[in-house]
Amino acid sequence: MAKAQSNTEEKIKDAARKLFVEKGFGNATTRDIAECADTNIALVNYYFRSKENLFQEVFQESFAHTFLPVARILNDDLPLEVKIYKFVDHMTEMLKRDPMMPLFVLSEMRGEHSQMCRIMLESGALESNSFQEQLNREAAKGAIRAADALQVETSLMSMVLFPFLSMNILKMKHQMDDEAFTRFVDSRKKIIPEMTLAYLRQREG
Amino acid sequence: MAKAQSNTEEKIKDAARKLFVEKGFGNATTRDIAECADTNIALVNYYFRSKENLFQEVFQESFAHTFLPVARILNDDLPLEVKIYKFVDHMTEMLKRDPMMPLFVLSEMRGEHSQMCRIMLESGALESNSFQEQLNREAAKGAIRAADALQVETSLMSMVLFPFLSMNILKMKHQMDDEAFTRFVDSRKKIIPEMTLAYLRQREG
DNA sequence: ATTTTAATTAATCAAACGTTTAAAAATTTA
DNA sequence: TAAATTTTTAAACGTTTGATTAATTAAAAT
Repeated sequence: MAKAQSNTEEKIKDAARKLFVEKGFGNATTRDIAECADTNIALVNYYFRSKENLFQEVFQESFAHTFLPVARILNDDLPLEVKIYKFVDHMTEMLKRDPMMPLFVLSEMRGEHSQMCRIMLESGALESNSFQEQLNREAAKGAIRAADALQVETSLMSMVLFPFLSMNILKMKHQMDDEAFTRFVDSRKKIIPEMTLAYLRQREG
Repeated sequence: MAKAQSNTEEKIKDAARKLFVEKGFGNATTRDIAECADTNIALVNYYFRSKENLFQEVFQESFAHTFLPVARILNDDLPLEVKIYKFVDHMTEMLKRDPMMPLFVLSEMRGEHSQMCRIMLESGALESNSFQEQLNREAAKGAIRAADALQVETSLMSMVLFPFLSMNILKMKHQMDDEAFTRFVDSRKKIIPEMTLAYLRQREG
């Protein structure tokens, strides 16, 4: 970090990232962002042509650097059990650092922000289906039942992401502080793989 | 339904429900709602004192009538296996009728809309922990492992709700039309209970 | 029939929004 | 140092927002 490019552009990006994730695109105003970045609104449109443009630059970067690398673990070349534990662990740790990100992404997916969808698809376009192939191999060996990779992926994603999506409700309803919530999601690092593997290893009904 | 109270007030409520869920509170304007209800903006503030007020009335009603009754199934007096299948089935069917509702609820949970949190808590305040007691009884019998009800509830909720939360991404990434998405969530009616029960019936590691 | 109340309309309000301008200050280049 | 370029500032732009007004029509009550 010798570069120390702590210029206004980066400060605006940081403020935008924070406020977009916190309040959503529509509710975070240019004036909010400028004030949070300790500058004025004209500079926001000087460095980025528009609020829309700023949003896309910030999001594309953030998404590509945090979520995608973890999501790709399911296509890594690892033994099934190791892979599932690693996926849940890495995803959980990533989310602990950026807990509001999933809700932000899904929220902005509604309506006219289809360019955001485009970004997500382009990022993950060159995706292989090696996870399905792995499940097929294991099933052929008799190690697990036959299973649809998309269903397994969805279940894993669900169980890891959802507690963060519903964090506010969860903490409020069960009087959790930040520490208790962390304990809750940490203990899921064991439960989620166990649940997934128990299903896969079970004979089909 | 003999009442046929198809007055302006109800038309506004319907329009508001539709637009709030579709675009969120901040992006659905009073003019949108008025136009969609085939009236003018003054009547929106005539029947409801403000947009904020309209939002709360509509949401409280919608939430209490659709989500809560299904969520309470986990505290019904039913055998464990029957209960889990019933919960997943009813929740899925409810969501198929109102697929954007979960994302709407979670989105509005961010930031200053804390009154929404209050509504949710008041609605589910008188909740028993009979599900935990049931799990304890089953564990004492040796039928299942010891399990934290909150973790099981969270996993069930996760796996049912998340596909709807991420519906747009899911459909886009895997080129699903509405029919394919319905097939996808329908087949989860079997997978989710199987996964949950496989975990519960597994000896602890 | 007349009064009173409820419902509806068109027009307008101030505030906040994203964006732009034109001029000043700071920095880089020659 | 002088010229050219980049960065920053304060002020304003035209729209859109939620909300309100005052006048008009419809309905209910007496």
